[in-house]
Formats: sequence, structure tokens, C-alpha cells
Amino acid sequence: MIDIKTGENHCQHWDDISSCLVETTIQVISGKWKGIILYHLLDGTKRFNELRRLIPTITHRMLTLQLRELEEHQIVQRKEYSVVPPKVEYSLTAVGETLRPIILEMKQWGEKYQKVMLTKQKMS
Amino acid sequence: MIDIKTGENHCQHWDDISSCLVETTIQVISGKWKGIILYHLLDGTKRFNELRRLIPTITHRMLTLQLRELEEHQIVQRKEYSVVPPKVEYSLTAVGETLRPIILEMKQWGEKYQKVMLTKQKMS
DNA sequence: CGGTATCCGGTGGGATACTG
DNA sequence: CAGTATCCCACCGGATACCG
Repeated sequence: MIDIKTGENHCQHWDDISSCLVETTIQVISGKWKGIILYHLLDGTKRFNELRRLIPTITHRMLTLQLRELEEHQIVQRKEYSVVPPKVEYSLTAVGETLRPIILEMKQWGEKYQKVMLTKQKMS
Repeated sequence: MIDIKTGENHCQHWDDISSCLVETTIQVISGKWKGIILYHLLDGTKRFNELRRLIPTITHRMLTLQLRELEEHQIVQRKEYSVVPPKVEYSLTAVGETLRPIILEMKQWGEKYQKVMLTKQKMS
């Protein structure tokens, strides 16, 4: 994970760069709600409360915080309209778009995994 | 994420199944050290202290805990040899092996991402 | 060598209330 | 509608010590 402000790379503290790159990606997409937020944004631009409705269990506060982090990492962009009532739209950046194949593959893997686990469950 | 013991699926608490499947995968591979552990296990069976040497900053305790979780999720298998001094080997299960493409893709994405971020860094 | 047990500080994240 | 601010507690994870 590279720090946008300092330019410092956490890989510098590791002797093994490649494993760190895996970790970089994980840090960008993990975080309690990021996967789900990203998944919904794959579908197109969404407003703040639209995301809240799509993710009923997330709190207002956490949605804000997770979106801020995704913004910092330049995965998500925020567009604010100067109207009343306020209107803010969130969408993937060009960099964020490059995550699409990974997110979709993760969804597919999750499907297969759940099936396998359910089968093992029934057998035992 | 399906609970191996209860068979309960956290997706049941969601109206939207597909986003939950993404989350399932994230929950399996995230966790503070799992990505790196998995990455090293892609390379083949490793002993406990071998992993510690590969991941110098991980503590003894955390390596144990993370391996236990990966075991519970049936991603990693533990093989204990009855010898003195003890010898324990960790390797990917068949299910764990299916994560290989995702992990490798994550590594590639991490590489590209770091390059892009470094470029933006220099320009500003 | 490969663990587990205990202690304990830091922080992630929920609940709630307030703002433009 | 979208976002902060504050409070507060659970739990994550480090340090350390001990065990087969």
C-alpha cells in the first residue's frame, strides 16, 4: 500500500515485495464494507442514500468513512451538486474500474465456495 | 460467509445475495495476514517457522491464529508429524488452490496500482 | 519446534445527536 | 440529503511467559 501523501510504500518494510503487492490489493478492497460498496458501484453511479438502501445494515457513519477511504485510494470519485437538498454521487474512477474483473471473480469464487461448504455440511 | 458449524449463511441477513458472495471471498482472504500467508503457500507446503521467516513482521501468536482461521475455512490444511522436535506442515487444500488465480490477479493489480500511484505522486 | 494462556492498550465501529 | 462530532465499549492484536 502506497501512501498518497508521503509516497511511502509499506513494501519497503518487507524483504519480499510480491507478497506485499497482494496485500496492497487486499487493503484497497477489504475493510468492513468496501467489497460490497465496490460491487454496487460496478453497476454504475450511485447517490449516498441509494447506497445505504442497497446496503441496509451499514450505518450512515460507516458508509461515509469507507467512501472517504476509497476516495483517498483513488478508487472512487465523489461528485457534489450545489443544490438543495444536497445531491452527491459516487462512482468508480478509471483506476477503480480496473478492479472489476477481480471483484467479479471474487463473486464467482464465493458462489462456488458456498456450494462446496454446503455440501460438506450436509454430508457430515 | 457460511458458518461451518451452524451451516448458517450470513447472506440470509441480506436482501442482496450477490454482493454478499463478494464479501464471503473477502472474508476468507482478508484478515491482517492471510493474503501474505496464502501467497507464500501458493509456492508449496511450508513449515510453521518457515512461514515466520518468510513474514518477519508477523508475531508467533498471530501466525497461529490466522492459520487456524484458514483451516476452519478449509483453505489450508495442517499436517503434524509425531517426531521430536515437532514438525508441522501447512499447505493449501483443494479448495484453497482454487484461490490461486485470484491471488495472482491481486498481485498483478497491486503492481499496476503502485505504478499509477507513484506516477501521480511525482506529477503533483 | 510449534504451540497456548494471560495481560492490556489501541482502535474499529455502533448509537446518538447535531448541522448546512 | 449528506455529512460531522462525541461517546463508549468490544475485540483485535502485540508482548511476554510458559508447555509438550
